[in-house]
Amino acid sequence: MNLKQLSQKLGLSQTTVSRALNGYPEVNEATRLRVERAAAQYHYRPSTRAKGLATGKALAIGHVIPISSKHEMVNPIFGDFIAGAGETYARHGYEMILCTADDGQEEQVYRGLKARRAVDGVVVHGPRLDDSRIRLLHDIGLPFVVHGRSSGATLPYAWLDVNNRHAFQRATDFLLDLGHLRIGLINGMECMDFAHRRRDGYTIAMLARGVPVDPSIMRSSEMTEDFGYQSTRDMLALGDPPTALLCASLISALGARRAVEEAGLVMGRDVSIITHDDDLSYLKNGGDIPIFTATRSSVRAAGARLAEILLGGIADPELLHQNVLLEAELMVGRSTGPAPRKD
Amino acid sequence: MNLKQLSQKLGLSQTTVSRALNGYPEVNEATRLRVERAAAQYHYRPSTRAKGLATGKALAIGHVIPISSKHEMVNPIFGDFIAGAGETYARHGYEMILCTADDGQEEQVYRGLKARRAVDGVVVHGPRLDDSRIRLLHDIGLPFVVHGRSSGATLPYAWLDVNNRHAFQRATDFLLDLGHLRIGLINGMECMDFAHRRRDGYTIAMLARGVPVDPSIMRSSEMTEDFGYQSTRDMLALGDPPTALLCASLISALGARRAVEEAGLVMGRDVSIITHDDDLSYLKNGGDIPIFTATRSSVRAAGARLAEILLGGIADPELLHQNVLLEAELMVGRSTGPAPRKD
DNA sequence: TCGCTGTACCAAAGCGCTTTGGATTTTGCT
DNA sequence: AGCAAAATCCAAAGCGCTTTGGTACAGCGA
Repeated sequence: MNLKQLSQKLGLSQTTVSRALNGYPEVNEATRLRVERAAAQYHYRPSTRAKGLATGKALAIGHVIPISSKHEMVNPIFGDFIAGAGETYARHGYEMILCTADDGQEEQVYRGLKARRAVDGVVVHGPRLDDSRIRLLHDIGLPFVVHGRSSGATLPYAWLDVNNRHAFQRATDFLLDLGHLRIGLINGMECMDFAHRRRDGYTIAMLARGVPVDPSIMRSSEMTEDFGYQSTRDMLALGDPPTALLCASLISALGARRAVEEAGLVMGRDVSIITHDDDLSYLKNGGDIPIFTATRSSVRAAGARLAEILLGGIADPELLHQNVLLEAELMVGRSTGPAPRKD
Repeated sequence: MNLKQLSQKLGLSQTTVSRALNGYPEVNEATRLRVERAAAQYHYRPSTRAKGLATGKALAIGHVIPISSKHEMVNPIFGDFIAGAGETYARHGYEMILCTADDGQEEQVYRGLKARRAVDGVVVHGPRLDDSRIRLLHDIGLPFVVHGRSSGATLPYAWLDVNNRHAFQRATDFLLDLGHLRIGLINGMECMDFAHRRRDGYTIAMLARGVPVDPSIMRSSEMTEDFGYQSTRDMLALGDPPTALLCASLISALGARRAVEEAGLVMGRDVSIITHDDDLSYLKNGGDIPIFTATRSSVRAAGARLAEILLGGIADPELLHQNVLLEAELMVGRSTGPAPRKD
């Protein structure tokens, strides 16, 4: 069923039917009702492509997921983020379109999206310290919002981020308050902006108390379970092992816990662990009482919020310079306790 | 830059330029080259929307991710699956469009996709034992391929699945061969088809050896870390605890291991664990030697393969009845060993 | 009565592409 | 040279919608 057929069935012009459905004022209320009834009855919905062609809008938002062919990791937060954003898009009549981009092809993908006029805007995932995509998107004129930030950016741009620095600073303070002095950091890859900020927070807190920052207990890589495990095992084998660990992800925290327990130590007593928790649906940090003490911020909520900003910014470009900084909660769980006494 | 502008710049008709770019034979090779050069130079790419309108195809594939508002879990394999499929779509000039669907709205979402002519086909994720989507999609005439199967379906349909029954049968046999008799099952939700089949495989293997199947050591729920932990803890507290566990997911296996270790037992010696491993990029089962003995099947590869089938089936509907059954590998890791002797 | 203002509707153009149905030129052969 | 066939190219229609620029008619005051 298309507009033409529907309007014929109603004995009205396409114009009137179109206007009736799009809420224009110059159509009789009774007529509008009749049209809406018929549309529902025949399951009529305007073709997105035709509508897009006619209006010059794509009615779609693009998400480009970077897939490094080197370390084929797909960001595990992606599903939850999408879930949050998807509902918002649907409510506003937008589609969400996904593209994958290998290393080095990213520019191609964004340019393609623009050239094919496939999207009205994009979400930038996983921003790096100095991310070329910001300049690129700015240059080709594709509206975008960054999930995270890029410290090296010189242009103003819209972003939504968790206050990673503050979160890790608080977490570090929390551990310092408990008397820990040797605090290990199991971070994400430091080319990623969020990881860099988390390290900053950690460093700031340590230095503020005059506690030395020791590179031998700071690791950074992709946040896998195995990385958490290996890093922790290595650090525990040091002459002066950490009594507390700060993990950038619940997944690597699981690995860290494994290494702790394998070493015959008790988490929360011998070794304290604080992790960042993205509140992923498939990786809950325990039930009522969290297993891990954690800095928590829902990625799903971030997705929903970011989608609103992007859609708003497409409707009114003035709004496309918004910056939203979300504070993470510091949830106390069972993985932290006072620093063990030196006997 | 659009077709009209490009053809004017070249002094050719739109027809010729269009044909040149789409590889039609009735255009001079020299002309084609000239056109391709110009297209590249001006970053010309045909508008997906216009092309779709003109050809009557959507040039897009839909993925509907079910998000139950009851248990808000987003399937953790989703990211990897998408990554596999995405590359295939891109290669064939298709977009991937994602929709989220709450419980009970699924039918609406699929109908909407069809009515808006937004996609040429869809991938059905997470099929349940008797999944109404198969009949629905059949009725509304939207081509689809199911990732998994639906045992209750009466209509023929295209699917790609892992041989879950066989995989779990083999895994169970492997444990039985090692002398285990009390084998616990930590399954996914049994309304999901895959979970049902895995239980079948387990049951078949057990009964084939005359080993009784004991419901008290069989759990099923969403495959979270915590569920693996709780289930294992409970089972280990039984009078006659299992000496081996079969987990449906690496995530719940991590929880199972935690419970095992917390109980002061050694995985691979006191309690053996086999898990299914979807080979997720962010959840590697160790390095060269897997941590867990596992039935492994790459979800990402499945995504790529399924996408090929769907695209092929859209081009030629005859092909849309293909069924692909992938066998999982049984990878021996360090989590299994002979059943402990009863002293 | 006439003209004027709304109200309610419509025909047709246009979005950027593909494709149909020619038109024109070149080539191959006698 | 002469002619059919093949090789190239093109104008215009059409995909399903929105939107521009109307028309027709009722109601109103003068």
